[in-house]
Amino acid sequence: MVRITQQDIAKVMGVSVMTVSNAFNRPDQLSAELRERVLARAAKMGYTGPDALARQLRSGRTNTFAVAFEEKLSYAFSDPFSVAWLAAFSEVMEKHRASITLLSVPAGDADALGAIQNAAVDGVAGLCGNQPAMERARQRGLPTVYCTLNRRDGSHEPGDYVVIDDHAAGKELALHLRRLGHRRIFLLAEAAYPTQAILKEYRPAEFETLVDTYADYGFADYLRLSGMVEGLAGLDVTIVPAGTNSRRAGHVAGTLVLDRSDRPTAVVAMSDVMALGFMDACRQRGLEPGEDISIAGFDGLPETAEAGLTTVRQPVRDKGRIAAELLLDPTRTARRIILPHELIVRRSTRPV
Amino acid sequence: MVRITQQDIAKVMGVSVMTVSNAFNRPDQLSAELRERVLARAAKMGYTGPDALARQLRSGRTNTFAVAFEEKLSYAFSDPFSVAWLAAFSEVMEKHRASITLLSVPAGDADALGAIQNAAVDGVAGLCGNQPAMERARQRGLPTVYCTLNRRDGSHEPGDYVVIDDHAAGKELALHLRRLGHRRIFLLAEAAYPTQAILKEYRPAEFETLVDTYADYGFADYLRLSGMVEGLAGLDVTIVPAGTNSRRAGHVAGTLVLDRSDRPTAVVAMSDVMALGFMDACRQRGLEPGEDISIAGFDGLPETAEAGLTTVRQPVRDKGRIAAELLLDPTRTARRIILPHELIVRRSTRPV
DNA sequence: GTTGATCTCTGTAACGATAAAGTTCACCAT
DNA sequence: ATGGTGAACTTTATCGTTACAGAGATCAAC
Repeated sequence: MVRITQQDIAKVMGVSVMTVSNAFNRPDQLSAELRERVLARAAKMGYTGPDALARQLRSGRTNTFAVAFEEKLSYAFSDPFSVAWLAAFSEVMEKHRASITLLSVPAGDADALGAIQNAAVDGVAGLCGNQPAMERARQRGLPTVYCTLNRRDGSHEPGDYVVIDDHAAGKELALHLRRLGHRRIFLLAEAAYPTQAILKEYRPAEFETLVDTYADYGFADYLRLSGMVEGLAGLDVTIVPAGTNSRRAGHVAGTLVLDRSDRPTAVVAMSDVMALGFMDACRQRGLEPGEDISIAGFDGLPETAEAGLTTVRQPVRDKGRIAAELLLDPTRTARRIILPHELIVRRSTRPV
Repeated sequence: MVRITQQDIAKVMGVSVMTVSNAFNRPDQLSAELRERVLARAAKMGYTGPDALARQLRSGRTNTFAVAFEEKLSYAFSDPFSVAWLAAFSEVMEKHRASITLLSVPAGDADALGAIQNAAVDGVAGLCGNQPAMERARQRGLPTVYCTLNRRDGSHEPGDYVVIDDHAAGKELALHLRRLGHRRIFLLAEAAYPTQAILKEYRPAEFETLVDTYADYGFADYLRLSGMVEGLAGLDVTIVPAGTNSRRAGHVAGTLVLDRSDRPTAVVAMSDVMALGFMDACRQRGLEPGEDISIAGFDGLPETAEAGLTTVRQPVRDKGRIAAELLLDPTRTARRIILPHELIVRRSTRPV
């Protein structure tokens, strides 16, 4: 297949390449009559317009932005939180006629960093903050925005961000349960690991060990979790790494937590999705969330309202929208943003 | 901000640019010792690797594939059918280390075709077949695959495809209702229109008028619908363009259809999503789907099982997977594929 | 009639990289 | 001594476009 270029058209018409280029991009640079002729001839020759790659190389801009995920892309489409974020992000991008490239950069897969290296984009947004991917993008000189902070010490990465104060939010939720009189509490952590879930249990004192153990496989929400641990200090707390963030993982965790004799009086999941899965497991056993056991989630998904799940609402859509705006507008001054969160108490958490 | 190039490194080290390039891409072309030195120097100078754009221009390949949607991108993430397709598509792409660019090319928005023109991709997949976008991509010489055919006459577009026989499937579903004894039937069509839904009603004889009226705004599933009309020939059939494909649209349609005195005995929606919305409206009125009115959908989403909705299952994931495979492997021979569908009868459709 | 401004169009040089062919030169067999 | 071989680099020529700096031509103004 032969490719037609501006040069071909120029040669055939006996004009300069520049004239052809101008016919497409800068109508004021040549007479209307010639422009018409060039366009007509181009169309006849099967030329559909300037090549995207060449133009991009020349201008240095692609008008495309990458979204980096730590998980498989199919996860990005199945997790409600992720979907809501993407929808808001894409709406802004769409309005600016910019396009979106999805990149999957699994934690620990150094090879996948090549995807970041080879992405022809003007900037990178990440739902997660501590990705080596973000770091790589920054090294390339690309603007970055991340939407969740996962550094253990709570200090921020370089680059822009739109986050909530996860530590404070986690603590708030914890204090709510404490006030309700709960003394034996399970925390379901999101932790991706290669093998099937063993659901080993950890004590708050082992927090650091836990984090170290799972760090390589992707351990989300340190801050959220550490906030909770802090808020529940002195109580009988058990942390369970429950697998990848999903309804299924919550359900599995429910299976193991609910059938034990020393069942906790309250369970907090690091995400609504897991909490909902846990509630499924409750109902399967004829246990009523709120009455027989208190359950709380995190994120504030719309479906938690119907389910009556206590949760912390975070402004997902704002996160997505602002992330896009930051990438599109490099001149904007406020670039490191902490959004408000809100504890929403519903019927799934009650006094012991 | 200064950009470091291979040339800079070459100059500083006193070697040729080619050597630097080879250090990154073809280790066998230079001594290990020199390669080490080049890479070390490059790292020290803050060079993170060959520029994606330049490489792509030279090689002519981007290893990125576009997915074109007729709707806003946020729709792509919210519609379950679309999400399932995307998940399957992305899994294959991911496995081949290819990335995905999402393009929104609303019907009628000629301006948006620029997105297709300017996309730096190696191929384009579309969930919908009659998009001018696909045509434009083909003009550019890009391989295309579409996953739904919407031509009125059922003839295929140029380019590859992975579809089901929508006409036959629609007819099959229609015959099912006919066998159950339904004589007064409403069909809910997916039709995007700019203004708020009026829900004007059309008779089968007006089918062509209907299609013409909505063609500019995006009218999906001609074939599915025409198959149904054919299967219900001679009965009391009414077609209602119910708005964009969504649960909400189905609900609105339910509101208008259910409250009339001459309520139909059966309703078929062009998609499960709309059918589910319609069922919501039924339950709101204390009507039990299957008992008080029969309802059928189309697509075979997992959630229809729980809802007991009669539907036609189409292999969404296969569509996505094969579309990706076709784009990735140009040598594959079977490139115009019609997948099987399956009528699934559930409790939402019963004899009159 | 000179100056200058305006309008059209052209030539050249990047943008940053790589494919392909060319150049050394050491090494080895004949 | 001759020629062949391979390793290790370098040169040259693009990839398709656009920025930039002119070059003629035309026309108005003084």
